[in-house]
Amino acid sequence: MDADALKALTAAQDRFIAVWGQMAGAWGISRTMAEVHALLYISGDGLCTDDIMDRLEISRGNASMSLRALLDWGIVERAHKRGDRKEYFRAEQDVWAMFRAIVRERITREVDPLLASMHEIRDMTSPLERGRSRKTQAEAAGEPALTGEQKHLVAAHNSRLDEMLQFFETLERLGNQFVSPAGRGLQVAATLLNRVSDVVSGKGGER
Amino acid sequence: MDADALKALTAAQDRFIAVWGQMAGAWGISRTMAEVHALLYISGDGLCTDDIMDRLEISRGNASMSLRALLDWGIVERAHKRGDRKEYFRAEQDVWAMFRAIVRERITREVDPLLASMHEIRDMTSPLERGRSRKTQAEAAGEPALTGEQKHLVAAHNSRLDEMLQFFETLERLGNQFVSPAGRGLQVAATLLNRVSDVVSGKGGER
DNA sequence: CCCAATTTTCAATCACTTCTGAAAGTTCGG
DNA sequence: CCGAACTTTCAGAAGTGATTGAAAATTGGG
Repeated sequence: MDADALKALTAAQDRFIAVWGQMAGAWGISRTMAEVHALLYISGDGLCTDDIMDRLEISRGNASMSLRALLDWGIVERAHKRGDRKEYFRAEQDVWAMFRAIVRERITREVDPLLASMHEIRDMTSPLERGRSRKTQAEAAGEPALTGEQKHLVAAHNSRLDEMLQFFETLERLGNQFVSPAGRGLQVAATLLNRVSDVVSGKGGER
Repeated sequence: MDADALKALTAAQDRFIAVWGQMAGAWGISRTMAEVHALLYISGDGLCTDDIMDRLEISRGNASMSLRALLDWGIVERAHKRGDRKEYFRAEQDVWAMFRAIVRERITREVDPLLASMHEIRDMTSPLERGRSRKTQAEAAGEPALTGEQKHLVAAHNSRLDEMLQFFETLERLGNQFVSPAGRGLQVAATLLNRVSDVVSGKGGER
């Protein structure tokens, strides 16, 4: 029956929007922004600001802000309909492309600045590395600048920072690999990994 | 000079704590919790609640809560010192082990529930798939339940859900692979990838 | 070039999360 | 068992970030 089918479809969309909204925190955007994206994704076609306001019961300002942010993230694009002055918006429909965009943004917004800061911090203790500070000429006379204990402290601190630095550099490289045009390779690899696991584990599920 | 070296070390620790605190949002924990973790990590050895309160200038309650949460995440452990009744806390020192723990937690907290919900949502429109709802006996008489247009709508909705479902299933499998004891393989692979990039690009940096 | 439709901005408000500190609870040596 | 040392809890305070709505800016048609 028509009405029932439509109702079921709308209900499913609403649940999807709600679930997606809860995930918002997980990748660092606001709940509303995630809901707007969910609505656009699950609708499939272009919606205008008023459609979104009405469906999600949010203010015009909020809708506008969220849409702009989604455009910035590159997972929603403007789509005009001819004969209509309004702007319509459409979500990226390829899930992998969408996540590539998200990873790209998060690398630039989070990992890059973090790495920069970490390098700065690492440099703060580099001068101490050789066992003495070079601050004063007086010390150059030969008096040991740091005790053995202190040297050890500094060395341990630096190696902890280095380990972490290396981790994030690996992470960034991996991320860029995934994001790059060549990154589709990773998608294929991941999908394959999926298949292989299926075969190995007997196709059904765990174990 | 002793005092200078100590001051530089402490300053570096403070900056590290601040930077780490800013990252808190990125993986869904509170700023203080991240700072406590940063302090424990960068200190290297065990600290007691009062050490943490004093250094970070937070209340006893806050310190207690944050420590408990970090214990739950499995990236900080209790460490007693003999002859002392106080509890000391030490952060996981292996960066890869630490991130494995974080990924493990985030999969159970975020991806698993998400997948469960998505399957439920998918099931909401499955009955419509064959082109008619089975709700009423009357319809079984032969009258077409859905128009072609509606069938197409439902089909499109379902295939969008399926695509996303498949993505998250791949993601979860990848995550579990990383987290599992065998997951060290991935660590090695990633590190190797790092090396290879270095060699290919001429060891220094970009390009 | 002007007007009306539409979008964007932003200060005030609201909702939610985190933090505090004192009180209650727990644990251990004696 | 008692009491001191230490930890946890929790109700309210403080702080942070999201949301509104109306005013300002922009845009395109006539």
